[in-house]
Amino acid sequence: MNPDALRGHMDALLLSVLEEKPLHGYAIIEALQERSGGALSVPTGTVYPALRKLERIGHLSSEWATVGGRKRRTYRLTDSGRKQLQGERSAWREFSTVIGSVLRAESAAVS
Amino acid sequence: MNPDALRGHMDALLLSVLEEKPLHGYAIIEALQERSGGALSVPTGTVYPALRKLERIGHLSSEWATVGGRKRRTYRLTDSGRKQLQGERSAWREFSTVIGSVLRAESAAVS
DNA sequence: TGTTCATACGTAGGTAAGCTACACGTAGGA
DNA sequence: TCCTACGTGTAGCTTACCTACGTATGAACA
Repeated sequence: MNPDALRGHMDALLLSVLEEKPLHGYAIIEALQERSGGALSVPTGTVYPALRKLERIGHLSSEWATVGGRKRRTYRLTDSGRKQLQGERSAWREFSTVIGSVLRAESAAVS
Repeated sequence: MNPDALRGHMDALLLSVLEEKPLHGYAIIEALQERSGGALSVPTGTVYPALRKLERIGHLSSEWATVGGRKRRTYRLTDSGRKQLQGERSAWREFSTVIGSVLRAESAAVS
């Protein structure tokens, strides 16, 4: 997977895995990997700054917890984040439709 | 359309509109706009450098022509470009499947 | 004891693709 | 004359993501 392709879709992915339940950063990375069937290996240097940005703009909230002697910062969606996720989803639908229509235009003309 | 979302997909779009027939830069921009139903307004500062890059790496060839007193540089796909387009198409399919599966994971669990 | 791995968070700095804003020029209509 | 459409092109900026690193705990194992 060309990493550049993820540009502009990272927020949607993060919000999406947090929709079901709150998760900490490391678990988010694992969830992305699992949901994508192993295709998405998002490095920590991408995820942690992105989560902080989403918190800063109000789409996520976080709290520290200690589990098994390890400290975790658990993120959860805010109401604003849920709205944002809806927007991201419709933006993705539009985006994939547009790109798909351009890429398939030729084969469509042939068929 | 968030411009960042196009990252990593520009080459695929350009190769795709050139698949049917050779076009010059300005016509490529119009073709993208038309095929996308008006959603894609790619600026010249994106298209011209990208076309030159694709020519430099051998996926396109170009020649100058004068039409109605105006000079145009017309680009056409090379064999290498056609192969690249196939690769870009399958990469797009994989990418959109992966992102789609992550974004729809929640609603899939619900249904 | 120490070494290694999984877990867990974080940042400084680099990369690169696309965009902004411009320059240059022709043709044609108001 | 001015404006718009047509047409190509570049210098420099932005910025989202990545690389490479630092820090730390716990568990397994030799």
